[in-house]
This record gives sequence, structure tokens and C-alpha cells, in this order.
Amino acid sequence: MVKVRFAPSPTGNLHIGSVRTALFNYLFARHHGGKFVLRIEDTDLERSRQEYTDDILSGLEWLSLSSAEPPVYQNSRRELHLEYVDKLLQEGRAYPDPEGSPAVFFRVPADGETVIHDLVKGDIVFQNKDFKDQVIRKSDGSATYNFAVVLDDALMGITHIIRGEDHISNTPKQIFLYNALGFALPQFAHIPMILGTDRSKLSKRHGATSINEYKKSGFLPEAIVNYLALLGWTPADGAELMSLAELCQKFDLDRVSKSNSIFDLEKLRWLNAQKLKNLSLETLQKAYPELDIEILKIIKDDLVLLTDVPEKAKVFTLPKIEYTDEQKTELKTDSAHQVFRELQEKIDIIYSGAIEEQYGKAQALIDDIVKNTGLKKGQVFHPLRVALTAQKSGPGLKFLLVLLGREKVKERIQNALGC
RNA sequence: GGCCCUAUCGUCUAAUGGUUAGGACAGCGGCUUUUCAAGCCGUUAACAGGAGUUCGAUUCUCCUUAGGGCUGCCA
Repeated sequence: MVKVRFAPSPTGNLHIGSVRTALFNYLFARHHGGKFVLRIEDTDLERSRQEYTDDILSGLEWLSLSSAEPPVYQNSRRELHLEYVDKLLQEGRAYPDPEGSPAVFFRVPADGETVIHDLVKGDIVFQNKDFKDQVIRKSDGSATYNFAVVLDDALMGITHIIRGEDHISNTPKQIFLYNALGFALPQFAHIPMILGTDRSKLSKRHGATSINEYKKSGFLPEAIVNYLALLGWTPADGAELMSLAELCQKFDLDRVSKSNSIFDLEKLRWLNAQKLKNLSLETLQKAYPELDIEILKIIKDDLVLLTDVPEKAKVFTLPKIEYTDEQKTELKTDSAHQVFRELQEKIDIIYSGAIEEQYGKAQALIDDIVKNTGLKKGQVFHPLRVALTAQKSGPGLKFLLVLLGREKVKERIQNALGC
């Protein structure tokens, strides 16, 4: 039975790189019908903060990567860790600090080699002589990271340790401890890092790193999950657009890449636009309940970010518009006035019946104006758009005529005629 | 410095001991559209370098180079 864990330390907000690690663990567990648990590594009392734990928990929940089980707080297992320090002390596998502090050192093997049979990287060999005895209990009386991690992973029955490759050099030290403690070794899988565009470790100076910033800027959790899954992994069938359920079904460690990858915001944005297109109108409406669902329908395929909605909806919702001087001269032409008067005369006929029917009548009216005035299409469409929206581009005119509503259309045409 | 990891288009990547080295994002061009997008079609672009193994290496081995990680009584 597969059991994996995601073990963040609550010393900062949920980082995009951590999310990828969490995701791979989650997908691996789900793919194999195993368990995914969370362990908050809050042993650094100085730097750990409750708000960061909250951020991590809510971030994972937003991404649908929550664990079914409540998180384990590493600090609550402090006494347990210390019992094992004593055990190693009694067995003579560890010794007190010769300098007299309360620290305890673990004796690492003097020679031979230690190999990690890594599920992603293959075998990695270390010479034991390169390691010096390691501290397992600090001067302040608490267990060190490498010791606590081994104990918790072993005691929690973790079968696969999937973590960033920045932990590779910790692994031999941990293997020494597994052996000394008599615990069976888990499987290790070290996944590559995510780098910034300059190939250095992804950090603040590359832009947003906290998942909350992405949420705030209008990225969908589905897009983030899909994008992060594709960073360092590809399914055998080459699919790119996948739901979380599909990812769970397809994911496995054997197709995880061995090399680092650079975070590409452009592709994330593209994926976000794709997910937005697939979003149901109902969901979109929940995010923007104040907007007419017909408006949302028209602008939906135009979105890259969820937060683009208000901007895109503006043409429909703005109560008043102002023309620039340049636009005014455009509206002043004889042909423009001819168009406006034609429209004014017949506009009333479109506002009845079902919405689709209204669109149809609006389009027919526009076509009619082109025919009646004998003007070129552009000479009709362009001034009309400017008159109605004070913009040079935007949604189709038939949508504008219908969704703006009779009053606004009439008022704006009247204003345009006054130019 | 020491130890470790990695190396295919600008980016994410696929594949293979013999291929026109494939896809996606971005770019570019076209179509479509009243416009901007979207969509559709097309297109530019890669096996880091050098030895070896082999009939044949992008693929296997070694070296070099480059990048990354670790090198805490942080996690």
C-alpha cells in the first residue's frame, strides 16, 4: 500500500515549487490507490508561523490537493524523536558532544559506499568516508531535521519519499539513520527543480512565487495544477490539457524528467485561457454574480485570466462613455450620421423575443443598413462601434446592440449625432 | 574548493543504435471575422563540444564545457 507525504515547513507562504512536489506526491498516491498525507515540519520554532501553516493548508485546498487525513505536526512528536536519540546513545551508535553541550552526534559508517536507488534519477553512489558524524540532537535539546524526518517517515509508514532534488545530499545521511534504527528503507524519488528564466532557483525576483499571488491575479487552480504537472512530466499519450482526474489516472514516476525546468508564465497563461474556455457559465457567474450571464457568455472565450472579466465586460456595463476629439471627428461625417439615423429609425424592432432571436434581428438590421446606405461595411461598422462604445475594437455589434439595451443604444446614438 | 545531479528548438518536452528528430507555448505568415481576440491552416527553430564502441550514434561509454543542488546544532 502506497503512502506518501508532503512535508512543508511553515516558514513562508506556499511556494509554486512546493506545490509541484505536493502535486507529484498527490498524483502518485491517487494513481496507485494509496494515501497522501501532510506533515507540517514546524520544528524551527523561531521561523515557523501559524499564518504560514494556514496559507499552506488553504492553498492546497484551493488546488484540490488536500489530504483526507489531518496534518501531522512534527513538533508534537518531539518527545518521540528524543526517545530514539536515547536509544542510539544506549546502543553506542551515538555519543554526547565531547565539548559538553547537550548535543548528540551519530556515528556514520567510516567506509564503504551508500547508494540511493532513486526512482527518477537511477542509482546514485556516495562514498561514506565523505560524511562526518552528524548531529541528531541539537544543543537546544531538540532533534535535527535529518533525524526527525527519518523517524517520522519510518514511523508513519511512508513507502515513497518524493521530494525535490535539493534533498539528494541529505539522503545518504538519512539512509545511515534508517539502517542504524533498524527501519526498512522507503523508495526515494528526487524530482528536478523549477528554475527562473535566468536558470537560477525560482525566487521572488522572477515574479510571483506564492500560490496566493497566482490566485489573486486570476489563475485557475486547474490551470496551475495542469501546468505544474507538465513541468517535469509528460503522459505517454502526449496529452497536454488534462483535468486533475486525468492526471491521477496517467501519472507515474517513470515518466518524470531528470532535468530541471524553467518556469514559463506564457504557457501557464495559455493553459489558463484554455481552462477558462472550459469553465461553465455557472461557475463564471459565481465569481461575478453582478454580471449578466449573457455578457459572460460573450466574453468568456476572450479571457486569459479570471480577473480579466470586469475589464472585458466594461463595454457592456459602463453607464456613460466619453468620445475623444479624434472619435468625435469620425462620428461627425455624413456617412456616419446617415448610419445613425437609419439605426435610430429601426432600432426598436430588435428588442423582443428570445435573446438569440434578438441577436439575429440585430444582425439583420445592421446588414440592412449596409444595403440601404450603400456604404462599405467598414463605414457602417466602425462609426457604430465608436458611437456605442468609444472603442475601436470589441465584441460583435449585434451583441452590443442587444446587451447594451434599447435605452443606452438610443442615448449613445443621439449623442453621436450631436457631435 | 569538495560531493552530487543534469544536458534535444527561445521555453516545456517526445522518440530512436539507422526517423524528413515529433508535439505544445511563444514567434512569424495566411485564412476567417465589421474590429481586437479566439479559432483554423501553414512556417522558422534543437540533438552543447571532443574522443571512443559500432557497419552506423542524438541515443551506449569516457572526457571537456555549461547549468543546477548540497556543503548549518534551517527545514
